[in-house]
Amino acid sequence: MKAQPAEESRIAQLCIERGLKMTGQRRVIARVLSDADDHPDVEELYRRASVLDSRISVATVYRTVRLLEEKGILERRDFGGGRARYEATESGRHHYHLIDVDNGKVIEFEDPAHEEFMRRVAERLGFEFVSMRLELFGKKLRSPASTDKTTRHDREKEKHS
Amino acid sequence: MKAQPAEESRIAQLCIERGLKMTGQRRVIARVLSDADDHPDVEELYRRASVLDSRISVATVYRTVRLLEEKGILERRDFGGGRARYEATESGRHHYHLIDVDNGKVIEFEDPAHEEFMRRVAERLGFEFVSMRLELFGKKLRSPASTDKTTRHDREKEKHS
DNA sequence: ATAACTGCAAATCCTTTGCTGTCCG
DNA sequence: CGGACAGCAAAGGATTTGCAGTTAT
Repeated sequence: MKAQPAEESRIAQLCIERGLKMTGQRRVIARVLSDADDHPDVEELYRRASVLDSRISVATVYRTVRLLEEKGILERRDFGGGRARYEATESGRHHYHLIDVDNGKVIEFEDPAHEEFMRRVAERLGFEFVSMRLELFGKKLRSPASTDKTTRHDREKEKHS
Repeated sequence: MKAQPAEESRIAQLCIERGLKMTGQRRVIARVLSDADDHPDVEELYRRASVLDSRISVATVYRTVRLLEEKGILERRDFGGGRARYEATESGRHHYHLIDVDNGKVIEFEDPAHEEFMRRVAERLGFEFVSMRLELFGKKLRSPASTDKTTRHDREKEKHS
């Protein structure tokens, strides 16, 4: 009967591959990131990690997240609102984000043709495409029984998503 | 012979239309903004305004720029690098930005088809298109006599443009 | 007159860092 | 062992704000 508590998270494995030292807190943060299917900011990551292991400091989360970004394991996003959001890098296709201006919720969507399109635009301007940033902001069409009291048109200041 | 120092700048006129009080510093900032053909950040605006009138404080620039953004006269941009950049709102067609990752320079370009394209994407997802953000990052192709020593692949920290 | 504005400095917010002690490989 | 890493609190950089004094209308 196996009894190892091991079973590294997907991101923890990437860390190991890149030769990063796997400390207890690092492992916890890696797990939180692996489990996340949204775009948490540092504070949220800190909250989630704290649940699994209370002796983690925000500074460590900041350092880890920055390190993983440099290693290409994470990608930083900016959906407005002042704080950086993170999500695991995806190997294959890219996806974009549509932010609901009424509640800050983020919807992901793909568009294979788009990047190729932009790649061409860059070329036409005499540049080699390096990367791009694309965010769409929209309002949900005809809301049947609008349940949200959080309609903000002012400066965003919401949570993750 | 007319001797009025008047001759309000384009943006100053917009301010007046919106019923804003035209103080000396406001007028100066409006002029700086009207004359700018780039994407200055607050510090740069402050610098330029100070030349025309030294008794302007950064706080005022911040307040003005925020107010004008709320009034729809200015648009805030984020090209990375931590500080917000501003440019006058354009009535007609929109344009996008290509940032040269080697020197932070910003090239503007248009693509009429693009917005319509995105508008359709939003609709398909059940949203009304409100706005979008699109930035392209690239490297200049085959640089003949590269004069820049500022090749940074790390965290950006440059000036305006 | 009076609400809108300004300056200045203190306050916020997010993020980074110096220092010192700890732990993985 | 030795460098990589963690905690804590102080430092930073951008932007906002409280307060008291001006000023455009």
